[in-house]
Amino acid sequence: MEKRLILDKATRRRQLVDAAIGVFAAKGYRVASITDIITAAAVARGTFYLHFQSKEEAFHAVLDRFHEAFTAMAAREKARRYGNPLALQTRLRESLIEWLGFLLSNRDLTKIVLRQAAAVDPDYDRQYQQIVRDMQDHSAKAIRFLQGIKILRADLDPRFLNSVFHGVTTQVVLQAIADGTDPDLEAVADQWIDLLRMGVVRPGLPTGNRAGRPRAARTKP
Amino acid sequence: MEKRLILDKATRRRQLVDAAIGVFAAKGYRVASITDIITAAAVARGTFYLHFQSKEEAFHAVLDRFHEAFTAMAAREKARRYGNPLALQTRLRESLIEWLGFLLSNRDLTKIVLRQAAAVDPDYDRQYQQIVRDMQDHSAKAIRFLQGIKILRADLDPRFLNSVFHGVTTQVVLQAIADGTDPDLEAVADQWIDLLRMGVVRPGLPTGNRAGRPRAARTKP
Amino acid sequence: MEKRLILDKATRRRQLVDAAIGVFAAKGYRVASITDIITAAAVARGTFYLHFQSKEEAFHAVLDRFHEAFTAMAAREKARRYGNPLALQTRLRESLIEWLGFLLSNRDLTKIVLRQAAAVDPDYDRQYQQIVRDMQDHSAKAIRFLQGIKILRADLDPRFLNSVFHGVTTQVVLQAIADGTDPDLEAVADQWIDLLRMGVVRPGLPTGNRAGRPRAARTKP
Amino acid sequence: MEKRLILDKATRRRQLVDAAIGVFAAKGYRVASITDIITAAAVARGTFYLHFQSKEEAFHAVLDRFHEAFTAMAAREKARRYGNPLALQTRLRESLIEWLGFLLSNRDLTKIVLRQAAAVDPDYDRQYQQIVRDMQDHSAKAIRFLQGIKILRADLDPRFLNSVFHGVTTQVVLQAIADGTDPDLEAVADQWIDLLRMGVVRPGLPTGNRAGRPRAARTKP
DNA sequence: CATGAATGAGGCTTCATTCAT
DNA sequence: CATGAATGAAGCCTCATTCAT
Repeated sequence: MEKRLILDKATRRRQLVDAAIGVFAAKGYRVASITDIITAAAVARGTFYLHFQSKEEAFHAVLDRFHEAFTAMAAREKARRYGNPLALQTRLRESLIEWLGFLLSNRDLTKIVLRQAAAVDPDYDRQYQQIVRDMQDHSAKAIRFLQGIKILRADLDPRFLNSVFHGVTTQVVLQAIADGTDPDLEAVADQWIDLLRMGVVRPGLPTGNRAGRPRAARTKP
Repeated sequence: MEKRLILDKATRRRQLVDAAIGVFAAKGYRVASITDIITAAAVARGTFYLHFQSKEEAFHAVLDRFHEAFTAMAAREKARRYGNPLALQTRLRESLIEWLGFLLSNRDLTKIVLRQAAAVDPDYDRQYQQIVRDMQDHSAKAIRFLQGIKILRADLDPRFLNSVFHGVTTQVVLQAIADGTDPDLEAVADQWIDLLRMGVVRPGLPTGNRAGRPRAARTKP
Repeated sequence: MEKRLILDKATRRRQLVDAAIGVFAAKGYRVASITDIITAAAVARGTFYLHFQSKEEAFHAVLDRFHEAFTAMAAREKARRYGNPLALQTRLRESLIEWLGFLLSNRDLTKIVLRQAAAVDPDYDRQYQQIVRDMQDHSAKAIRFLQGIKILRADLDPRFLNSVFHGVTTQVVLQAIADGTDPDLEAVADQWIDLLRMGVVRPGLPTGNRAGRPRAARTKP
Repeated sequence: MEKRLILDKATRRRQLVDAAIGVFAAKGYRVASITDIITAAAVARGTFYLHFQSKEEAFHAVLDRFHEAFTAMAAREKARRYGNPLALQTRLRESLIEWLGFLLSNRDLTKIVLRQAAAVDPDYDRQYQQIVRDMQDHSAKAIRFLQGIKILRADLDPRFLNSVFHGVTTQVVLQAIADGTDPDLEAVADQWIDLLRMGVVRPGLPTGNRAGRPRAARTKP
């Protein structure tokens, strides 16, 4: 290896982050080695350390990449929300599609963010936790809003609803990524909205003993 | 050090697996070291290799532990299902509680199974994938059954429903584990069933443009 | 290399420290590599880290070795001083011989201690500085004592005298070590005492302008 | 960075050597990095290699700097010695002051020369050894001269006397450098000469058993 | 069975040196 | 001349695994 291609700092760094995204997604933070990354980037060992002080810093750069994209998407969505006075349902549908589409068009990043929880420092990676929190806030905010304007029933625990939104999104996306398939986002969004509007039980069924007056889910620490 | 306490093979092995569960849950497979495990088990280094051929085999023993408990629970549930002719809704409620309770009373194991996906061999851990598949089958079977007897609407993609079940369960449980809280399972189950029966949208709202006739979510690989 | 000789911890450690002394003396702390040490000790890489947490800790173990020997010698000397009421001059002579002999029979250690000043952490190696201070205190104490009992002239700056003692010792020893020679300690001691008693100038010489009433050497920081 | 200031070769080189002196004195040869030097010189990495073929060559340039200054001083002193027919004692006093003053007004260089012994190539740095030899010759020559004209007692081993001169100088200077103090050179010189003339023992003391007839210090290799 | 000293492959990082611009 | 991105050998350290006791 003796070709000495010189790039400006930003370009090289982007190239290295790209390589790192692929490697971290494929092997996970701990298994991925610097050797993997520089091989993927076709770059010498020292070059890596010209741009990152450590493997961990490279991981953070990857998370940054996700965070930027995520923020950009959130901003786009917000802009649309105010500019476009559509029916709420349509708006929600678009949000779902946007969100799923975002995660699915950044599969490697999504894999890293959704599955590398314990990866870096087992018990405290500020930036990582921040990202996860951001993602959960994203839906939490929507839920509060929808409950505020009486769209969502008020007798449901918002934390439970949040688990529903976050859990289903995560599951749908990870499933698609694991299978390597490319789901029809519109169909998924429709089914989801349908679920939210009407439940999944065939209407007209006789009810069991007691239900429909659920208490809010309490938590005893 | 001369605490040459001699136990029969099975007991020692159990002790080691117990220690490994704690360590793998706390640190993750890659970060956990043999030293961590033998320290937790208060056992000499060599003793570990008397019971497992490698670190990976110890991990598999941990997964086995989960699998056994899971199978036992599934069997118990099946037995109850046939012996106890309750209203369906009650049955479902009990299943949910049972399932959540199972995961939450084995927090360390659950953490390992739900978060160590890429941990061992990044791209092929037969046993691990088997467990995840088993868990998904568990709900998939229930879904097929409920659709078969016309309890669940037939116009919903079973795979989507499966993502809903699996995603929500996972999320609820991981959230509780992360927070270190102990949710009220009955309340959660009630809310969940309520969601399944009626959706989360406040009834009587005017509909947006079009919905309610969702096509099944197709997947183009 | 496949011979697996098992020794008890203390023995192996001693062997490693011995190897380290040779290597550090020959190459200096920075140039010496772990590979050098384990090669000299005929031991595997991991074995080194079974006994020292780092290269620096091994260096400290080497300094400890010097410090122990030094302390032992100082104690021996003190004991003899009180038990043996010899003429002062004889006592001083013995001390010089003892001290030089000590340094010269631990050549590698002496080389390390006298020449690795900036070696470890350029600006602050507590233990290292402690040893150097100890050595200087050793002569400082003797000087104060001798001035106290009016053996040494009181019009000389004790710090200057200390520089004389320490500087000459260091120089004599390092010279011998550098040359690889083995000086006649008794002769050196005799010359030294002679110098202290009578100076080095041929007696009966006419004096220059002014001298003999030196002020104490002042220091302005 | 576009500060492409162009200097003539000699100026740039001087600037680099200046920077190197500071860095080598502060950190020692091994710990000092090219980065340290070019940072201190505010120069690009490549520029360094425009003037030196390697780090070692830069070190040699530093030693050269010392050697030049040293030679110049020696020449000055020699000139004065012949031109100025002072009493011997006064001459010696001036020499001492000159020599100490030289070392103390080039503290960084002195530190490098007196403490970087094993620094470069552990077992053979021709130029380094040359400098040390030069410095010792400086005093050796004086001693031979003084013994030749019967100023110094002839029954003292010249090598021992040399160790005395060199050791005390070194010690006084290094002490001052380490403390960061600025000793009164005249006072030091006076004390020193006093020591040489009369010893340090209070006159009129009864002698111990035997002394005063020292044999020359022999060396058995 | 149990112990823990010993092993060495492999991972992360530094830094002197080169060379395209 | 000057610059600074690029290179890769080499150093420190970790840890899964082995084996003499």
